[in-house]
Amino acid sequence: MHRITDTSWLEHSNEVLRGAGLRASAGRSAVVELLACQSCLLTAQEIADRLRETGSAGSTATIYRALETLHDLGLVRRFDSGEGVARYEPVNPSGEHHHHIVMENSGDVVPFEDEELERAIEGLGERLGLLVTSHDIILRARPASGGP
Amino acid sequence: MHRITDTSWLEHSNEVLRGAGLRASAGRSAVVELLACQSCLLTAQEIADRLRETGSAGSTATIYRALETLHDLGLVRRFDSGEGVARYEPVNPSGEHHHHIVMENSGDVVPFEDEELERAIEGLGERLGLLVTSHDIILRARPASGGP
DNA sequence: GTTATTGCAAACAATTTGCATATAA
DNA sequence: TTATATGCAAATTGTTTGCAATAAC
Repeated sequence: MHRITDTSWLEHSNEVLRGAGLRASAGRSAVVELLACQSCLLTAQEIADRLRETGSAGSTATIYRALETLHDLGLVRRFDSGEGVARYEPVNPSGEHHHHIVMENSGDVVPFEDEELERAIEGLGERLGLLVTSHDIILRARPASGGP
Repeated sequence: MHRITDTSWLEHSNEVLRGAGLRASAGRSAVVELLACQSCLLTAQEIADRLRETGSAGSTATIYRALETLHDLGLVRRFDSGEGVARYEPVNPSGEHHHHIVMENSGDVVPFEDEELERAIEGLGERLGLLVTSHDIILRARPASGGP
């Protein structure tokens, strides 16, 4: 099993940010560092809370601005699960990615990977004559009845 | 190629609504009738606009309430594409469904179906030991370079 | 008549923006 | 020094709600 995110994301992101002429400022760096240790979805609110815990808080405006910048640069994925809150997660520079299952009983969001699914999507792009640049898959599920 | 939605949705929905003890009131009926002729995604705002055109407008509150009811009854799918607006579409009672491709150049949303993808998801549920109750797939794509 | 439904306007929550100030380069 | 970043507070946007009036059954 591979790790979903690793330290390379942090370096990669810093490089991309610098390359875009942006500065290593306190507010944005705090967001970047937090995301680097986080493989799966976080809301802006959750990010604010965690940063407050470590005293590296920024204003909500700063957090939203940082996330927008990171998203524009392709460094984070934005994900709307349908409850009116956006969630963010780092984009692994290796291209490896995962998708999400929303557990209906608990509301938990758990990541998963599936080769067959990825292959199906690749084939689909060819069939439709389109260049598929990205994809999101959201499953809603519950523990199988009679399961463990 | 099969039609994605057909008149049976209208009848089915009316039946389900009646069965739930709800009335055939003007506002909700207008929303239901509009959705019945619409196979793919509409925002609440778009629904309001179209209803205004035909004079069958309701207040936005009524439209949202109707959509919420329909969603609770499993008659519509709600779909958050990540721009902060929810989109809705009828759920075909036959169980047949489609997914969406957001065209990056135009912003258009086009529906597609793919058997292999559906099979991959089915297999995935089994592999994970979960009962997958629903799934959404969103592709972002652009016309293939050198394409038709 | 009873109960669901509506409209209005106010309430909300998440996110965005203007602008003066602070800060990295 | 100079452009980028920040904080604050006000503004927006999409959606929800309370409540009195209205319409289905």
